[in-house]
Amino acid sequence: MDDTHVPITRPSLHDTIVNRIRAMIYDGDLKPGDKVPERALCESLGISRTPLREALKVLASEGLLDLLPNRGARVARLTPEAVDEMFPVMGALEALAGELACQRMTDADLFGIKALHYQMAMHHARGERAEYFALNQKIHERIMAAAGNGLLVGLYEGLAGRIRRARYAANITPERWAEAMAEHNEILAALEARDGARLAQQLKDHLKNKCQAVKEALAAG
Amino acid sequence: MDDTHVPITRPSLHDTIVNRIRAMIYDGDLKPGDKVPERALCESLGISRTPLREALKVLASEGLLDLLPNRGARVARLTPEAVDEMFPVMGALEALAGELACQRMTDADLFGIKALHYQMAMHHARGERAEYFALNQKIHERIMAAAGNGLLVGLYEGLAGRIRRARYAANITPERWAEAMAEHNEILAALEARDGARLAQQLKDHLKNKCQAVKEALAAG
DNA sequence: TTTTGGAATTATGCATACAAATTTTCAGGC
DNA sequence: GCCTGAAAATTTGTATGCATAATTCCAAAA
Repeated sequence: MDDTHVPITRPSLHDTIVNRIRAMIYDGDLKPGDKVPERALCESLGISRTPLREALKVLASEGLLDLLPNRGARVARLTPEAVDEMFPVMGALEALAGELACQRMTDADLFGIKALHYQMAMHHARGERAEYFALNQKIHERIMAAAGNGLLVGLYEGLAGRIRRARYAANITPERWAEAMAEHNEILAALEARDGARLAQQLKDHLKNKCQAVKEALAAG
Repeated sequence: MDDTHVPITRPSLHDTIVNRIRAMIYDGDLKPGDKVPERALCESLGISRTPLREALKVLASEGLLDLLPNRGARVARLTPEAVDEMFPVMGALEALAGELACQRMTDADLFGIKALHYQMAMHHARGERAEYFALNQKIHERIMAAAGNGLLVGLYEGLAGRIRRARYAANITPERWAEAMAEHNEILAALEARDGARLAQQLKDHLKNKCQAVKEALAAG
């Protein structure tokens, strides 16, 4: 048999559980510091403890949960120290994505991102914060996707997921918001010019500023 | 109670198993493509299937194993496509580490790396391949460590672990070896000058060349 | 009233048990 | 001889049970 022929795989229960709990954390159903209620989750998901606990181990290895021996799992808190470690890494990953995207993206990719950008600019002009953030995230994801590197996307998503709530929570000031929008204009320009080095630098700077905003939000909230 | 006071934690059985199996894969006790023998491992480790299976799930999420539904776990094969995805990411991570290390490393860090470098140069001169590779790995790890970013180290180790065997297996040609050594001389020079940008670029280039070597080794072996 | 010790309760970690899927074996047909 | 297919054996996925550690609760003492 040829191993390159990957067989059909139904979604496994285990993966489903991992994704469900991940979603609960992203959506805020489980808040940082919360104890993960094993029994309650078993009942609400209609499963036994074994697959649930397997899922908890995986989520812990992703850094989304803390596993305290003999004391269960807690949703990981986002400390300022963790944020300080995460943003430089995300900056490096986004910078790489930018360089690769400049080399590889199709014109369709570029047009798609352009469309999202102008839509985002509109929401900024209207002061629609939630819509702006959603588009913002989508643009970064699209640049990632255009890089055509699945591993890169996976690592980025993992980190982005961990700070997503904090990122939204960041009660952005009008000044910082205008600044971010200006940065995005620069990003789009570099992307259109397919200037990888410039795009990489701008994404890095953009992330650095975002880091500051997230940390201030953490300190405040 | 104050959550910042982290309680004492004995090593949990689960983590122990993860590390043991990881080591078995690194050491080649479990080879790429091998089915992971659940029953046999349970007996040799003296544990039941539950914690073992939890460990397998974690290792799969790290990319070290492939989990085929209803068909068990296999040690992940390193495909050329995976290598093509991994090296740019590792390059970006090493480049970041280089920049951070230039900012943060102590003189003691630098001296330590210098010592390893010259030791490595000696093994190169003597044609001692295994010793050279071991030192080489250590130098890269030291630069990582000097960056002082635990998350970065963790991600790097995860990727480095996945290609470690292939990297050693690379039957390096004398020409490529000399080239690699020259690259390391440049790396050390940039490190001594604490020139982050230059170091980042050199680490990236060095990795790109290594990527080529690993892929050739994969194609050959 | 606050504190302390310990029993009762609960939760966690691991082992075992059972059901469902897969792989293997082997008899029968071509 | 080789292919087909059904039954047996193995393996995997999930549930349950039990021992141990942690938490809670409550009574007694300072």
